[in-house]
Amino acid sequence: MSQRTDTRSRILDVAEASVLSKGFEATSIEEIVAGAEISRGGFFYHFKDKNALARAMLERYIEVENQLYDDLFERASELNDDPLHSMLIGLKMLAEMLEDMPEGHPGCVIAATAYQDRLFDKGVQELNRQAILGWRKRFRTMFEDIAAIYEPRDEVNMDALGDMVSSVVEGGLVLQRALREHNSASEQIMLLRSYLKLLFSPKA
Amino acid sequence: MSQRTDTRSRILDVAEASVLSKGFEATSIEEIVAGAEISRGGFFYHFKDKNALARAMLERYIEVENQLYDDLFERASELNDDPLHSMLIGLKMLAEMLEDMPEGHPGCVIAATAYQDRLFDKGVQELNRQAILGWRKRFRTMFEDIAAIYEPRDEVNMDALGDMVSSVVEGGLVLQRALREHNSASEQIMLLRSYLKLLFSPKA
DNA sequence: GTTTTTACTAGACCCGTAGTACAGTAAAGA
DNA sequence: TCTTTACTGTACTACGGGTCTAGTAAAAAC
Repeated sequence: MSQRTDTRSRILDVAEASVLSKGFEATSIEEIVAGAEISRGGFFYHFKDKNALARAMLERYIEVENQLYDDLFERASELNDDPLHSMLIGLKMLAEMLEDMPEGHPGCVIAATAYQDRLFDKGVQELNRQAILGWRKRFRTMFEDIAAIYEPRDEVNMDALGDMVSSVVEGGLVLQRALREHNSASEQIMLLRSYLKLLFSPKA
Repeated sequence: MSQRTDTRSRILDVAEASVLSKGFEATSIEEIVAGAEISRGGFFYHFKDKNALARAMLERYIEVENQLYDDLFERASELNDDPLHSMLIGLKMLAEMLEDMPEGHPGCVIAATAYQDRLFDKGVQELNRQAILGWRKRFRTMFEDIAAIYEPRDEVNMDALGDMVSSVVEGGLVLQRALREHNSASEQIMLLRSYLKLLFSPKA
């Protein structure tokens, strides 16, 4: 089976790089098979069409991203017992990580598919949706733990606050990409961090 | 000349609607000419290729968006003399405006082109970049006026804070689109508003 | 009032890309 | 040994972008 998995993930690697730099529609199967050093037939053996490729890319990306968040915030909470402080540490680490990726970060896969959604089938769109809802829940829980200790200084919708992490990352990546500056996303995360610091600052 | 302007803007209208719902690459010239009720030749008379169409769409969109910000914050500052309060009023109005657009908001044109930038020529990319830099400057100036009165409660990079408005709008629109919820963008703007309220709150 | 330019229509044609179909094959596994 | 897996390779269809050209009705310029 190592033959299969090798080729399949090689296709995904090549495709992801190309999709991130040019967009999905602009990435031809021709260049994918050239990059992965297989035949056209080989490509269609693994993926019945481009839609199936998109789905597989998204699935893989979401898994990686979830693992990244798991590791990051677990490490952060090992460094500190307080939920607010570990959140702040986690966001700092996330910002630093984004800055260390010179070619940017694959986070944009979500946005890229979001902006071409009529092209993809319902399964792909639903995958995208569920991933973001998962992140909402994850961060909402963390914020609720914080709010149980530090009373928020402003009334906020906790679902929206949970979404804010994804929103800030995606928004930062859009700017980064359009401005061709490599630190916009990390700067925006640092502003989110600043907000949380003020929102959950002790009252006296 | 009304013939020209009519047809040209009709093409842009049809194209924008389709690009926003399917992405640029997925929008065929065929369906544009069908929607605008012209011939293929007529399309290429107005735009030498799809790239020229993209450029014209972006130019038009940026103009509309600038006008919108002008009107919004001018109105807000008429309602209040204090720069912080008029900013907060302006953001509230922006949030409400976004919520009133059932089909979402064309803001995504920026993101859509950002995610397919290798497809477009340098002129289109630069247009995109300059628009965002313009918004950075606009909001940075407004934040500096606020900071001159209310000392910020946290140290922030003023360029990043200026970018934050664009970032929050774009990020919110990505979520909105992916989640198929129509209020994500306005909720994210309300969180930005909450941040600014806390950041510039009087010290005692 | 004639000429020129503008704003198109209509149709033929080339090229690249998605996708299908199918014949063949080398290697691994049952 | 037989079958399945993981491909290669070729040939073909269909569609979309883009070019070219011939023609034309109406407005603008002279």
